[in-house]
Amino acid sequence: MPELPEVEVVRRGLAAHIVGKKITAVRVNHPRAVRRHEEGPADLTARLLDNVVTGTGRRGKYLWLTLGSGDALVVHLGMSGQMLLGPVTKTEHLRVATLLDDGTAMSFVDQRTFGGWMLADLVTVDGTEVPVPVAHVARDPLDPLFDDAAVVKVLRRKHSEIKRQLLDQTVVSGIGNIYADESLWRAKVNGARIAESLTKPTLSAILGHAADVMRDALGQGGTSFDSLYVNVNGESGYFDRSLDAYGREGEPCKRCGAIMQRDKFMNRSSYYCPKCQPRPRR
DNA sequence: CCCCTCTCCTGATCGC
DNA sequence: TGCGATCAGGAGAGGG
Repeated sequence: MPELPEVEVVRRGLAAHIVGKKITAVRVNHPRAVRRHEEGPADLTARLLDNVVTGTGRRGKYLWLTLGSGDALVVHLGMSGQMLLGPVTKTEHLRVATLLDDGTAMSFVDQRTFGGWMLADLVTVDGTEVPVPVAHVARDPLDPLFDDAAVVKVLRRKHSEIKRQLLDQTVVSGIGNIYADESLWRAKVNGARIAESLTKPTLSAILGHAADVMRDALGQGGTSFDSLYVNVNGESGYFDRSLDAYGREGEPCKRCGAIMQRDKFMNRSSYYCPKCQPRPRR
């Protein structure tokens, strides 16, 4: 399940291999993969053709390629999206196929079809150029211009569970269910606590842990559980071997030994230590 | 405005 | 063996 570190791994792979290359062929196999491109598959195909990739960008879980035309090809991996370079052997979930002028195939493979491609204009927001569909997304904790104090200030006004806020991409981006649980475990805070009830140092610590855990994951090539996430070469990450909270229901807390629990909230699983991260009274 | 729930999708897995 | 139910969850639409 691609969150910031996994998306960044993909961006780096693309930056290393396709910048400067021209797109010489495009085929959309599944219209749902380009549903967010309002002008339709034919328009996307036509505008990608003969375009040169000039650079790459990322904010949170959004990734994009800048093109010679001035457009950005915005890619969201959703739950199971992959950007693959090279021959695709399993074509079952091949949604968009392109060819570059050096003969490399660049493919978008996505089993659950939550992800997709779209073309968009770039716009400058707060001094940083991002594609229009990304303009509403907050800076992520690995952004050099991430403003910890400003995000803490926002969180201090939220009458809402802290985990919900960590998952809200307009508050802080890049964090998904896995890294939210890891950050909260490191900070010893239960995700059901109300954000505004937490102190500034605690909120700042949670954000700091989010940055740390995502940097750690990035160093190991991202997290993967079921091979749905792979980098541009089709290799899985290794960070799942060092998760402290996510998926550890019934196992001992690595800090205190208490048995880790799983709760349902927001229709999602939350893994936490009942001793280190006690649930708030209702 | 703020907050929350629902919905989209496919495949693995589970219980009967 | 088969089949329906459940689960995984990012993010936007829409409701209260």
